[in-house]
Amino acid sequence: MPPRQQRRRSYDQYCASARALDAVGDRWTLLVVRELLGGPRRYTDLHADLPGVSTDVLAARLKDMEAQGLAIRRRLPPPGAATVYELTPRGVGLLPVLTALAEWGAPDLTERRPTDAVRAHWFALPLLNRLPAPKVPSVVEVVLDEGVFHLRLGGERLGYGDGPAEEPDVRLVLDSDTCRELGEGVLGVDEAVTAGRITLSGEGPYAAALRGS
Amino acid sequence: MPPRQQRRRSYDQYCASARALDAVGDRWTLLVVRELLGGPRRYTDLHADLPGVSTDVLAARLKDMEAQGLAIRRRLPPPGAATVYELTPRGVGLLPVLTALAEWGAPDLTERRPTDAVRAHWFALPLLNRLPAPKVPSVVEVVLDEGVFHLRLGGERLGYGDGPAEEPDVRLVLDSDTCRELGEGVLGVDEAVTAGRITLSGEGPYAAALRGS
DNA sequence: CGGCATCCGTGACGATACTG
DNA sequence: CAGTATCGTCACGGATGCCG
Repeated sequence: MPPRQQRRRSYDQYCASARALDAVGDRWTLLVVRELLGGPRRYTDLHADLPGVSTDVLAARLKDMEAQGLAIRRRLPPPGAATVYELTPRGVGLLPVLTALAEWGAPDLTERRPTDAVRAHWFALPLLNRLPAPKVPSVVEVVLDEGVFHLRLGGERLGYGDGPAEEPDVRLVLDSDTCRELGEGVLGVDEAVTAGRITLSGEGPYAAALRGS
Repeated sequence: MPPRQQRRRSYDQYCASARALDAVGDRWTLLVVRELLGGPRRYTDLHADLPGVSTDVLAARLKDMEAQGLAIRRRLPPPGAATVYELTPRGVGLLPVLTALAEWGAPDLTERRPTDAVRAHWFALPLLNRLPAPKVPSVVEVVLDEGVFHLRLGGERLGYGDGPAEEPDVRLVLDSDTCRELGEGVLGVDEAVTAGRITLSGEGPYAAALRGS
């Protein structure tokens, strides 16, 4: 039979929000975007950090996102030849959508269910709009028990990445509960530092700003 | 058989965005929120403004939203006794999510497909972050060929409503294409006024601000 | 008449197995 | 490693019927 390219189900509404949901409203799509916002990823790593998604659905979503110009498939040069998926600028433009979702969903994190999976970089999104803006672009490395991630603040490449930063201006060592309260906005960085819930290291101006105010 | 309350499918991730998508990630849910952001609505009106949704899915979504504290079912006092659905503060908190989605999806509106349904108040969301903030809370009534809606700007009850406003400070008469360009941000209000693409009426300070700048 | 519940066909989803 | 193949289940869309 011909591989009849079944037209994706659309809301068929002349409305900006409906158009956006046509593109990213499918199950798992925005969570794939959340993963790729942390940098290029291989298929297997995506599958590992999205527990519950089946292999065929993940493949289908990546294909859809590629067809819509949200992500590209790129083959890394040897050595370490592997294919990675990376967001296009259009895909990166979804960052405000995910931060808005994260801000709204943050109160639901008070309940931590035993079935919940956890990854360190999932804490990055709520922090992006809660940390004070630095005067110069700064990189913050965040160390949790669950892993390490980093934030890029104040520059034009606002965003986050999985794993340690190359040259962090500030390093924060804290537990995930403190990190959650920071992301929820019920706790300030300075409060957490003076309360001894954050071990802050770094000598630059942004480190001083986080300590001071 | 027992009415085994099937547990809603969850991502089971300790992540704020995933929690938000657990609540509002189902098909149609955010579009129901978009409708209710315009004010309380009856079931039949919701069904009419969400072409394509089946009756049982709409009923199920409303039930879910009620169970999750996003909306309430309220019976209007006679005369005109009818049951309406209305967002709770928690539900209204989704406004930033929908504006972010609308802003991202606005470029896709350049293509107007013949199968697309249109409602006037669907143009409200992109306008909310594009119109300049007034110095005092102001109400803008927008008149399109497709219908009328109004915007509440500058106050604490930022939002929009379907139908005409009670006491608008400004009235804008324009066509939907101009409205789309305003929402996309490629056209300013003052430009559109001087180009004769908007008929602006109103004598208050915000009307002057829209004309002037 | 508004507010659903029921039935049915189709497609999307989730789990597992398997392959280049 | 990076998917494809297969299959059972469930959610969705459309139509119709019920009931206050």
